[in-house]
Amino acid sequence: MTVTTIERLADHVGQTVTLRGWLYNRRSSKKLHFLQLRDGTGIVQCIATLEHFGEERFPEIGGLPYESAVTITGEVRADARAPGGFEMDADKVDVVSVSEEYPISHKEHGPDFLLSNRHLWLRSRKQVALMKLRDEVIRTIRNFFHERGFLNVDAPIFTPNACEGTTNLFEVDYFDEEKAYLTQSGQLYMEAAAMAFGKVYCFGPTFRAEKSKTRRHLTEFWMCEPEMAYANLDDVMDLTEDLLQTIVEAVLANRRADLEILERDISALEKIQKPYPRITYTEAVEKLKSTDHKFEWGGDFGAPDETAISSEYDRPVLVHRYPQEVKAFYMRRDPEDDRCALGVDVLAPEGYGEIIGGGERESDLEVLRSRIAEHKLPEEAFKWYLDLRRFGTVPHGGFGLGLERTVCWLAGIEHVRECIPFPRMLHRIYP
RNA sequence: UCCCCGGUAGCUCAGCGGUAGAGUAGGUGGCUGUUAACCACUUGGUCGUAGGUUCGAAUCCUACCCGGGGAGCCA
Repeated sequence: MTVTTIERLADHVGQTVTLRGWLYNRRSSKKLHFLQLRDGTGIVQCIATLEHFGEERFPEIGGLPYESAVTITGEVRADARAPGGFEMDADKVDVVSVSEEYPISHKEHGPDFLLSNRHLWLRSRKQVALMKLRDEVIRTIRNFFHERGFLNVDAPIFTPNACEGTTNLFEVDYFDEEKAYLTQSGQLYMEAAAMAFGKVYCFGPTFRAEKSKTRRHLTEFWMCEPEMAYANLDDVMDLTEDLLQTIVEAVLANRRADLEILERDISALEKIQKPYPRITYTEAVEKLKSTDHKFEWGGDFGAPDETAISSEYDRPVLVHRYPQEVKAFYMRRDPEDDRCALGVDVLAPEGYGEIIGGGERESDLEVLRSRIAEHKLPEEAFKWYLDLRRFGTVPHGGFGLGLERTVCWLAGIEHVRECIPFPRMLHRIYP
């Protein structure tokens, strides 16, 4: 017997095949059961009749609890009445396991309940669609960099002495009397790798012990960080634009059905075309001031500021040349305005805020040393990093893209916690 | 750390001083193809915890715990 999956049913019309999955929903009348089977690739309705199964088996089938594991064999039929266009006339229903009463219904639930049942919540239609979207984004990112000659060079998860303070870092014991920290960013390592391979990227989990309880924060999230040797800020901005455009197009081309399940406003994504607007921080501040927004030059943007700026555009906006005080020590100063750093943040449309942060790095040894001193950082910890400026230093830059925030925006959902299979958040580490 | 909102049936919520409710899930029966199916009946509760006010508290007060949203923070 041919075993297949629900997404491939179109290839089997008129044939008898076996599907293996779980009972998603069922409805019954006197002589018919409508069994909705899900298998991770889709949902299909299977028809079981009293006539075929008989007085004994028919009620058993109709009494199966939701999420019972079943394999169903039958003939595939195209049927306009069925959602998805195909149905199966069940010939055999084999019960692999009878589920206990399933806690998650097709009605609404609260976030606490759903998060505590994340291991089961993942089976729900929207969550399946969201994980497929995430997968699409990840694969597109990897292909994007591969096709452009970037080498995937991953950064370590354990890192030594904290760069600046330890309040935002997760500390772990590292053998005897030594502390290690979970990485916040692979960037410094990518700078080393870029000097070895030219163009590189890392893609992995990062950890931040920030006590943030907002829809944009996770304590563990995935970040993709490309880094390029012989690159300036404009090269970095071009790359962010190309990457985001490629992702948007891939999602529209390959995940339209999932976007529809997520009830995403697809037209908003279709409007996104290069070039994206590029404005300086200073211009952004002027825009804020021209509304009734209170903002002074020199501060970093908060979430409401980012929303105000991005709401003027129907595509991502690149904000560049921030005050150097709000940016990291390794950011190169703007040669034309010493107050500014050559950094860029990309703000997603529709109020989703920052999804990319990056810029051109300081490549001069002495300038970098004085920055480290200004920031009161221990030079000892950066000895290896400073070596990169001793041995063949070149202009270089890159950025970090937050995966969950990007998926959140593309999917048009409320909270990043749904964009990662098992979210880690403040005071929540189960399941 | 701060501000706002909430905690009542497995789940989602109503009730806001006078005997604990609905929808849904579960159970039983019915139904000519249903689409979050529908119809009838039905099981199910230390009203977050501990004190207090009151003749009487799910309801008012205090403290604590837990959750949600936001601020700060997010090189």
